[in-house]
Amino acid sequence: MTSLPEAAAAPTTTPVPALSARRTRTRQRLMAAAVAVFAERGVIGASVEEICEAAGFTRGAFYSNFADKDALVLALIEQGIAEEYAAAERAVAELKAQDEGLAPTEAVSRVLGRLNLGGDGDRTSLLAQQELLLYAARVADLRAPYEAFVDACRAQVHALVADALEFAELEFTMPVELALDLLMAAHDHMHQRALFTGRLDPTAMHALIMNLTRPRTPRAVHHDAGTV
Amino acid sequence: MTSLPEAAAAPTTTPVPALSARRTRTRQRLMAAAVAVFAERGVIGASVEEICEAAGFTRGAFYSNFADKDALVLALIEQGIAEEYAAAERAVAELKAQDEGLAPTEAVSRVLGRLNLGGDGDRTSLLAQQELLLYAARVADLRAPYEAFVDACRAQVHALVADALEFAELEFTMPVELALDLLMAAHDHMHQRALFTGRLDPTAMHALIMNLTRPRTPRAVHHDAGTV
DNA sequence: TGTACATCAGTGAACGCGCGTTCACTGATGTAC
DNA sequence: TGTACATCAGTGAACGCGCGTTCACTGATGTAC
Repeated sequence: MTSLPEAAAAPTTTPVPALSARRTRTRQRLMAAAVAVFAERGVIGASVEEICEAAGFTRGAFYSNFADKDALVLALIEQGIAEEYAAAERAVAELKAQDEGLAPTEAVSRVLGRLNLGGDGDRTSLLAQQELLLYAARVADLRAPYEAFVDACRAQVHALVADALEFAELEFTMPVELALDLLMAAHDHMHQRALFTGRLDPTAMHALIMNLTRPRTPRAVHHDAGTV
Repeated sequence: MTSLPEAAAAPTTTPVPALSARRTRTRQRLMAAAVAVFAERGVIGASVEEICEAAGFTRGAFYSNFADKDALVLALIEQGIAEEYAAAERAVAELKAQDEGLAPTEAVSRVLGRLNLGGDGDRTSLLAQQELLLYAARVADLRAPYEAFVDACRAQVHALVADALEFAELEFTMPVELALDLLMAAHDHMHQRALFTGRLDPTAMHALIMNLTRPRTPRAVHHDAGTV
C-alpha cells in the first residue's frame, strides 16, 4: 500500500491526444486560480472572467482549455483524487520513519493533524473544498467523481490511522469502517467551525479518538490514569 | 426550559414599525421560495427574478420587502433560530409524554432522529442549509447571526439528549460539550452523505452513541449483551 | 353604512452593466528539408 | 545550423442575453367624517 512506482504526478497514460507541456501549465494555472476564486465567490458565483484574470489569461484561453466551468470542476476533483492518494503515500512513509515513542493519543492525533483531506488547511482551501462538495452534490455528472474523491480521502485516513494505531499498540473499539466515518465526520466538523472561529479546535477530535480506541493487549491500561 | 408562554410564532414585540399582515405574508412567501431556489441554484447563483417567480411576485415586490439578497438571507437565519428553539420545546414535551420503556440506544437515537437542525430532513432543506452555512461563512455581517443559529441547534440537541439520557438512565463518558460537538458532527456528516447516496444511514451515529454513553448506575450493564 | 380620500403594497417597463460564448486574428512553437 | 512553412495556443473584440436595481404607476387597504 505504501509502495507504488513513483508516477501519479506525471501520468504517461493520459487519453489519446497527450497534452503539450505549455497546455498543461496553462490548465494548472487556470485550475489553481479557480480554487481561489471559488473560495471567494463560490463555484456558481465565480465568473470565467474572474478566474482568467486571476490566472493571467483572457477568456478565450479558458474556452480553449475547458468546454465549460463544469469541465474545470471535474478536472479539479480528479486532480484532488490523485493528490490525495499521493499524499497518503508520503504521510505513511514519514510516519514509519519516526520511531520515537509517542503517547497513543499523540501519535494518532498527530497523524490526523496531517490529514489535508483535499486542502492545505488554510481558509481558502477549506471554503473551496466545501464549495466543490456542494456543487458536486447538485450536478449529476460530478457526483460519481466526487464520491471517488471521498473514497480517496477515506483510503488516506485508513492508511494513516491503521499505521498510527499499530505504532501506538491501540485498536478500535468498533468496526474500522464506522470508526473512519466518525473520524472524518469530526474532522470535517472541526474544519467547518474553523471557517467561523478562525482556528482549528481539536478538543472534540481528541476526545473522540480516546473513545474509539483501546489498548490492543488487555494487560496494559493506557486510557485511565491508573498505573497498573 | 420546556415552559415558555406560547408565543414564538406570533411575536408581538417586533421592532418599531410593526409589519402588516399582508406584508408578513409576502415576506414569508418570498423566504420560502428562496429556500427552494437556494437549494437548486445556490445562494449566490439564485437570481432575484427566480425567487420572485417561485413566490408568485414581481421583482419590485422583492425590493419593497428586502434591501437586497443578504437581507433576505439574514431573515432566513433569524427565522431559523426562532424555529429551532420552538422545535426544541415541542420535541422535549413530546418525549416526556411517552413513558414506555425503550432500549437506551433506541431512546437516544430516536430523539436524534427527530432533530431537524434547521431543515425538514428532505434534500431541498439539506442543500439549502449547507448553502446558508457556506454563504454566512463568507459574508461578515452574517457570521454572528449564523453562529447564533448554530447555538440554537446546539441548545436543541442538548435539551433533547439530556432528557433522553435521563429517561434511559445513561450518562456521557465525556464532558457534555464535547459529546454534543461529536453528535452534531456525526449528524451533519450523515446528512452530507445523504446528499450523494439519497438516504440517511444512521449506523455510525448509533455506534457513536454507544461509545459516548454508559449506564448511570454501575449495577446494570446495558451496553453489553449480558443480562445481569 | 356610505363616501372621499390617504397611504400602502405590489406591478411592470426601463436602464445599463457584466457575463458566457464565439471567432477571426496573431504570435509562439514545432517540423521538414 | 538555417530557412520556410504548418500547426498550436492564447488574444481581444463583438454579440446578445439576463440580471440587479429603479421608479412612475395602479389597485388594494385602511381611515375620517
